[in-house]
Amino acid sequence: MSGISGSGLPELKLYNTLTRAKEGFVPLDAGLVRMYVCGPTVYDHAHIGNARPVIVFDLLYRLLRHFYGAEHVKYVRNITDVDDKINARAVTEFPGLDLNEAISRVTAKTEAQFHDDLEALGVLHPDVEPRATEHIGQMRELIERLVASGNAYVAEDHVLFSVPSMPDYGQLSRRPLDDMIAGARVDVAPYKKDAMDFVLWKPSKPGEPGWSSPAGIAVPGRPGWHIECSAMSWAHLGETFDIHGGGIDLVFPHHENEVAQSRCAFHSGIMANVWMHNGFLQVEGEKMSKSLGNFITINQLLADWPGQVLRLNMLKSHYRQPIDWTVKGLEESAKTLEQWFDASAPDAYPRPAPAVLEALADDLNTPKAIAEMHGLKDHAGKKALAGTLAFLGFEAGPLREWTAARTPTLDVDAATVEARIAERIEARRNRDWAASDRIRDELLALGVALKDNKDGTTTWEPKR
RNA sequence: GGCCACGUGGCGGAGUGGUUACGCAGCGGACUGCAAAUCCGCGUACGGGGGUUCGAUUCCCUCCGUGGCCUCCA
Repeated sequence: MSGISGSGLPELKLYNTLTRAKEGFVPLDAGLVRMYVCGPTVYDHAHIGNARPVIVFDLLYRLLRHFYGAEHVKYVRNITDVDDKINARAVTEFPGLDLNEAISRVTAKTEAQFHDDLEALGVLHPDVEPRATEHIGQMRELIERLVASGNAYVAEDHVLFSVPSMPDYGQLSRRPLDDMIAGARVDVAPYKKDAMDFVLWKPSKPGEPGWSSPAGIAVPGRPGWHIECSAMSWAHLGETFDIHGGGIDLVFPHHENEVAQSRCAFHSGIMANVWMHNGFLQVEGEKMSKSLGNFITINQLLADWPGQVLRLNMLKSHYRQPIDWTVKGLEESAKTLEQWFDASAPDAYPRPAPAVLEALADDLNTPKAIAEMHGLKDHAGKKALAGTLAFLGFEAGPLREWTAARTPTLDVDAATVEARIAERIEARRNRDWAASDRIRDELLALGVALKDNKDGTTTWEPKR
């Protein structure tokens, strides 16, 4: 195919939100491809919508490792463990405790749950999983730089980013400043010089988590929402890096503001070369929301489905497309996985099928990749199918266990079934079809499905 | 209101300026005493209306519908 380069690998193309175009991927340094993805704010169980970026960028991570070598890729996915929502949660969940103690319990518990969820989903651990609270020093440093360069100012113990100080603010979300100011519908805090200015640092109330403040502010404070990602990506990937990912909802304001902070702090024209955003998820045709009662956590789904099935179900749609999360879709995904595992043959040297790699290299075209996998079910493709399943993070074990557990327990023991099968074989030998069919029907009523094989034997399995 | 996506056969879901992926379901056939399982085959779709073009599902305009963002939601 024309897409295959001299290395034997297809050209990797990724859609870049910054340019609104699919582009050939060229790393800043092929010796170390660097990717940052916005991880969760740990205040509550992750919901199925949170699982989408984690799975999508896990796939990209696997692909990058395949292309550049595992030791030449650095993937950073953060944990945001300082946030107003965490504080609010801590108060309601542990009302008797000291706030800071309550907060650490909330974050520790939520983070552990998140990790359990991801393991079930077959998601690889990123190379670094930094926490916001461990990077307060870098946040202060960034803020000091922004104040020094005139991109930020102090007001009433807050530090605010001055949006008008950055002439080309808004490139990522393509929102000209004029439009935003005209459409602003938010209450503007009185200490803001401009309605669009956003908080880099804010004072802590008594009892709240607080750190010594930058920019000469006397009272303790805590970071605003966006600064933590600028600090953590800087600390672990440098001033500029290759790929920055997250959900489409983060384009504005979160990523736009990250770009503003990092570019102004480093006097740089670019923060990350490629910005990738996954589409939203709906549940049974409706927007997922707590008020509609269709808010589903990963944890809840894992009670009924193996993580493997959730993973495939997520990848059935292209990552930039909206996805409608349905039980019907999950059933179909489970069936597909079972077919694949049934058809695959272990290989001593597992590797993904070239056609699958080519599909994935084209901006992670997972539906195309899945179609290619269906074509591997015949004899010639069985080993490639096994290699592809492994590459994509699918394991047979959990699915098999789930299938077995899902099969209703039978009221009859194997010996009885075998005896009745023997009885039926005898009846068939005598061409007594009435007796044969009666035995088959009786066993079926007990949940036992018979199969008459070509070689004359009869085998059975629990009815699905 | 502003900005931005999306709308493909019964369902899910790619893709393409002209030879119409793939899966599920359905139907037909093979196999079977009959079934089941399996295998083989079949279904000619691109929201409405204009336009560009020899030709549009694919490009442009418009309308309708769904969804997202517009300061802390992936």
